[in-house]
Amino acid sequence: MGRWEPDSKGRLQAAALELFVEHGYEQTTVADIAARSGVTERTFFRYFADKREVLFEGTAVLQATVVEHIASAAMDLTALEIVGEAMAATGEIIGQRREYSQLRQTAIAANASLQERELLKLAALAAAAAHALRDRGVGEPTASLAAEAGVAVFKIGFERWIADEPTGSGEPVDIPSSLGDSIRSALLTLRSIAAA
Amino acid sequence: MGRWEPDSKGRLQAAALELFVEHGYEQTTVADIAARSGVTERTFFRYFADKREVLFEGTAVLQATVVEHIASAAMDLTALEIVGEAMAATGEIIGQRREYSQLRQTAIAANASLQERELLKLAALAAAAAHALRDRGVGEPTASLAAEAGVAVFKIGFERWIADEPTGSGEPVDIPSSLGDSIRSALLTLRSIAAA
DNA sequence: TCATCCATGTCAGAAGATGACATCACGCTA
DNA sequence: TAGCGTGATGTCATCTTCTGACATGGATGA
Repeated sequence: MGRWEPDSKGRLQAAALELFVEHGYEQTTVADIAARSGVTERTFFRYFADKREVLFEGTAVLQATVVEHIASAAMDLTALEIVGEAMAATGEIIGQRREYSQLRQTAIAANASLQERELLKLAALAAAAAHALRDRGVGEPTASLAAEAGVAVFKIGFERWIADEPTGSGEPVDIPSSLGDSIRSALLTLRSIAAA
Repeated sequence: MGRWEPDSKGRLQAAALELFVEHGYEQTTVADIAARSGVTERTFFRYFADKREVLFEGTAVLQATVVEHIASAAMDLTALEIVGEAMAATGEIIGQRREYSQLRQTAIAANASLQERELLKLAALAAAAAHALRDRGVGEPTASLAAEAGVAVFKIGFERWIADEPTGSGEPVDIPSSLGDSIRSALLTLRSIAAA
């Protein structure tokens, strides 16, 4: 057995989410998170640049997935179709962990500074998507606008998917639509709005 | 003469922008800003909830203007047309202070935590726009999507307007397009993207 | 003239964040 | 198997942001 318990980072992430949901983000100190994880405060800040970042580990993977989908999309699609489908396809992956997504989103929704961080990550996602489009030869401002629209569609699709089926007791009456489908539906709505 | 120099708040805002541009946001402490303004640190935090907020006083007015435009728009327009024109009209106002806008944007572009705050303000703007649309009878998700699209168009239009004419010396060769027109142009591009 | 108001100052302290240095199990190599 | 380097973690000190409690003293109006 090692000198310390393994996976400090994972324990910190789990403890943070629990505490944020239980007591709220501001009421939870980094010392609390560290204590529950059996490490010191200093160790927390070695793994995460700041207190918020502990909830945003996954966004790098998400962004990479979106970029890959854009890079490998069929050539006969429009910029918006490419980004929209990349978002939807990525949504299929995230959508597999509905419960976790919901807990995390609850914590974020309850605190403005977590929302700020989330918005920054989404802005980075939009920038990366725009870059990936440009690499395919899409010009500006088309690339940036399509990327922003894609992120908007992701946001709305995600919101509605989370709100869809409350975590309450009782049997699910309907199978909730997948996150990917929710995003695709938002894309269709956006296109009809713009077409009118 | 009063006991103190008048307009502490204004002095703090001016000093903060100067110092952020001169030395950067992180290198500037609240104590620095307060000292240059001839007040104490504590006074800074009486006027501004946190260090970032000193750059975001104007966004409340901006939001109110957008909401008014949406509320008073003609009845025969689509949701996207309404939001787009509200953004463009508001842009005409902001566009009057190009130099200030540029300095402020320079400071924000150089620091992630200022970008976070800006994104939060834009998200609030989107939420307010969506609310104003709903008050006109626009349903969901149309209202939210049109609002997000409107903010995207504002962002891109603003970016391109700022980048348009560098602040260099020499005579301006072309009259730079107005911010409002830049936003209208972004809206047209978005619609053509979505239509394809 | 006096009361009271209010912008600002003073002081103390919690929490977030960071640099410098210490510790010590583990595994490699001689 | 003795010794050595490595890397994850601990310890300590310090700075900055932000907040609460209370003090001060010109301005204002009864």
